[in-house]
Amino acid sequence: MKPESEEQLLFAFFNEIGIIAQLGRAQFERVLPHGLKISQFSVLNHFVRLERDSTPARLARNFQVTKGAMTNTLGRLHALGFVDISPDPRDGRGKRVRITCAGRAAHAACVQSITPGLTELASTFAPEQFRAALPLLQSLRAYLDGARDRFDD
Amino acid sequence: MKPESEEQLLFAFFNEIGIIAQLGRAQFERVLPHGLKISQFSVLNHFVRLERDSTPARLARNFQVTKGAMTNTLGRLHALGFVDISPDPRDGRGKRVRITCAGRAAHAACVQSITPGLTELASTFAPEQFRAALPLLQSLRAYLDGARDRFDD
DNA sequence: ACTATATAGTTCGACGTTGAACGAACGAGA
DNA sequence: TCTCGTTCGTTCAACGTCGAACTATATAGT
Repeated sequence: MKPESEEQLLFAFFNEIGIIAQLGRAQFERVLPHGLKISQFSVLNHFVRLERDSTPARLARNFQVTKGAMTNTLGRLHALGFVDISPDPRDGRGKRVRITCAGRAAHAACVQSITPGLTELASTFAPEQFRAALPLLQSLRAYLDGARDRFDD
Repeated sequence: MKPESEEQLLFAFFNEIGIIAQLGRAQFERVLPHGLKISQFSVLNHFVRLERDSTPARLARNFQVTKGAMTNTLGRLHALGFVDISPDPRDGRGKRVRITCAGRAAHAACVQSITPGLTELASTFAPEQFRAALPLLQSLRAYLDGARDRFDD
């Protein structure tokens, strides 16, 4: 079942991308604690990887999501006590967002819960395959993103 | 090698997959005529590629969406006059779905509208890259799909 | 100082999807 | 024939996201 034309190849490629995104998301969220969604875990993960606070607008840009979606995500994380939100003392419009201790604990629990699936994945597929495919995905993402400035993250 | 970087590798991989799916979907739907969504175009595309009618349940399995989602998709396509839905004479529960002439025309218009973006993509990235990455994506999809039977499509 | 433009964050309605519940109809077995 | 389990298609609430409108604040140009 090899695609004949380039158009079919590209269509098949994006088709797989879309379905993998959907299935992967569902599988992730099935095991995440606290009913967390990927978008929410991603924000926690962001804070744990880069040890610094951020702002809703900057996070929205980081995750390529509208500001409205980030308002929603941060609101839920805040309701769970996983992030701390305070007005920016230097910018009357802005807010500062930072992770809490409970947020770190939740992130650790998330990592615990997704590790089995990830290791099974890594034992089923040679990780080199993922590593080999990653550059294409990254440049494709950058291309689709319209060559937008992306110096933060 | 190190388990920690493997985890990060997999996470980065799925992260790119998710964002590409989101950006690609948005880019597709921005140019599709009739306000069609990818899910709807996919159904039209399915009918044009395979010259035969189908049923809502079978389509839902083909595209790995719930039956409820397919009810919605087919309802919109039917409202636009792009598919024809009739009760299955041999199965009192089922329905037969088939594409209409207007549906074929709409599909052709869709192809016309997305071709420029696809050719630009094919000129920016070597198609061999996509071809090389496709097997991993396909087997990954099959893996995430839980080794479900998939003999139709 | 004034104006114009840009940015921060929120809110709202619309949309597609999920997951679950449901009634209807099929199919196999006793 | 009657039952049991399965499948078909629909409906519904919940959820996340988008896009657009909106207020408030910042910033640059004149």
